[in-house]
Amino acid sequence: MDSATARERALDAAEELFYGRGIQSVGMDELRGASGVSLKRLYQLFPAKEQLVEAYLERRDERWRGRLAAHVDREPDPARRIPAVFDWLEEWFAEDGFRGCAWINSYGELGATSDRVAEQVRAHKRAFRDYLRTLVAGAGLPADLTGPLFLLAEGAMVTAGITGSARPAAEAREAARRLVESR
Amino acid sequence: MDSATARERALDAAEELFYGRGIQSVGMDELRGASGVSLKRLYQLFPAKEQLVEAYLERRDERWRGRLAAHVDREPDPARRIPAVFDWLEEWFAEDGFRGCAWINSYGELGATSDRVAEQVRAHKRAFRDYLRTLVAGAGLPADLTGPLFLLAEGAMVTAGITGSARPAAEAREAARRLVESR
DNA sequence: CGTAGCGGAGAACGAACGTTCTCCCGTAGT
DNA sequence: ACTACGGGAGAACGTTCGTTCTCCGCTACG
Repeated sequence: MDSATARERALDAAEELFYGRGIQSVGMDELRGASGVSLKRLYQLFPAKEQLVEAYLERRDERWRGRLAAHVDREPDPARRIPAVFDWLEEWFAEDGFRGCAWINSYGELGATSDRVAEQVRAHKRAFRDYLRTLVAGAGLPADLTGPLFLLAEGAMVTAGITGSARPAAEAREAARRLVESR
Repeated sequence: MDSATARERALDAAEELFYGRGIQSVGMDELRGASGVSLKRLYQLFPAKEQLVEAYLERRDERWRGRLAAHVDREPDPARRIPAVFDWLEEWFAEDGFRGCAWINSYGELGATSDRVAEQVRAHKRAFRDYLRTLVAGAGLPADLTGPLFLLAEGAMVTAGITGSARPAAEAREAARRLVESR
């Protein structure tokens, strides 16, 4: 097994375990078992657990925003792209193993003790908000709609995570529609 | 020092440390140092750390909802009580040491591994949503406004916690106003 | 005055965990 | 064929931490 696939497998296992059970409750040994990558190899790919955590959040960030954008971009009408965000959230919430927003969860777990993790969380949320801003602008809507839409999306993620229901996405989509139309 | 005050001091220290740095990063020994309550006493008051965590969340829940209700009830006009919720959030976000919602953070840290903690978080959020529901009903507004208001508040808490800014409260209050008026 | 018992300080214990080390095997190059 | 080396399995190490134990002093009651 070459380094690239070992890295992929390590990150696959890290994502599944860290996301599903929390970062601190997963040991390096369990990661080895789940990935099939030996401890020696894990440590030469990631010199410490914290770097594996960072790489996990980084890769997930790319994938998450990629999946969202791919779904939204399928919608040609710029005005419909905003509800499409909430459609995608709803699909995401309904996925097997959904357990809330990985960054919000990581922030709760490590935000106070790891500056690197805290900064990655802020960067991810900044990127998501910036993406919403481009959608708002693309639809010709006033820029100050971005904040409320972002808050609705964040509230939906948190609530869906805690309650285990996909319903907050629909509530948020409906509230977003009313906000957009009240202009 | 009698048992009641020892218990208070233990909970005071637990609240400050657990909320400020996360639960898992605070050891029982540090708790002893911060509270001045010996380990022996701590363990006879709370047979295990998890019970201290539960008691911390429980007491904070009572206090948090009490402070919110006290602030909101000062407003006699039922219609103005809804913005008053966001006013209070804004004050809270601006407090020294504010670090997001204790329950959202605890859920991120322990939600996957501790059913007791997860259930306390759900109960707290349920209670907060129910409180919003009574405010909406008291103002004579349609009940389906509760969900969106709740999501805005949750989004504001998460975002204020991550960014360290109180601004999301104002954004949420303004969005709430528009939602209420669009009816 | 004697003693039983509660409480404090902190050592001790055992488990978990991040990280490193040892030992051995398979392979590739000379 | 020999050897140098990358890699795997897992033991080992050192630390942290939750929890319990030991030892000692104080106080209150007979």
